[in-house]
Amino acid sequence: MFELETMEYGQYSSYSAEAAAEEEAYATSSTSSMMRKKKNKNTKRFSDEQIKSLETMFETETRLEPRKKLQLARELGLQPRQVAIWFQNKRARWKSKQLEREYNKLQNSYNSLASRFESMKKEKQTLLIQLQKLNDLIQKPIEQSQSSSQVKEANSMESESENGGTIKCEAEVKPSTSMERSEHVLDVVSDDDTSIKVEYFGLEDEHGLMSFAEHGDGSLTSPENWSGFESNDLLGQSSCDYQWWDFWS
DNA sequence: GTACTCTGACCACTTACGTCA
DNA sequence: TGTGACGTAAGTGGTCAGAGT
Repeated sequence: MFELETMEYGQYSSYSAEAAAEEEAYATSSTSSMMRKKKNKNTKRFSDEQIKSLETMFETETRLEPRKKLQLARELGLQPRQVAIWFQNKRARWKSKQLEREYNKLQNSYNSLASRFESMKKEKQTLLIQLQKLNDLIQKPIEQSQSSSQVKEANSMESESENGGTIKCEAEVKPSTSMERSEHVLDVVSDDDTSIKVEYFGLEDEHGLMSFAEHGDGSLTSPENWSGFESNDLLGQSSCDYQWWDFWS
């Protein structure tokens, strides 16, 4: 607004000589006692009526045309210069209030964002804990299956050596997929773990959760391993409409 | 057409004073 | 009654745009 107004600096220059002369003449005939030296400012506040008129005029235009300034000065019994100064001060006050309003607005929006950020942080923490629990649950059966398959392997090796055969072990010939391995793992879970299977493993492995969790070194809690993981899909619900990564951009 | 000066309006900052709790 | 905070009229210095030379 004020940037545009700066462009208008010289727009009333055609009035200037006339207005200045009129202003000068008017100044000598009116309240010249108000214009004193700097050290002895005999400042007098304008009356409520004067302020009201000035305010009304300011509402319609923040910059006064010279003719209107003279007219208003006459009406209010003030010097044109006083009217000009009043408008000048008024613009400054208005601008500073405007800045204050904008500052408050920005502060409010910052506060709201900050609180959203905090709640998302908490949600993230909760999800991490849940994920860690899942990881632990998955790790236990894997360890158990590994120990049992080692026993089987040992047995088959023994029989192979006995037969002098060249048959390779199954794992070597056909690497199992993560899903297959998961099913294999599920073969050895206890009855108690079956309920866990329904609750947790009932989810399809579309999102790579099983293979993701297979690392079993706790590294899934590090941010770089989160790229292919969507918390919404894992839990099937989310309390927020926005995406968590919005906060990291 | 260009460079310079003058003038008036404006703004940001400051000062001085009146008012009020 | 004295005083400090606050609001505001007015002063100051710098910038800009338009007019005249």
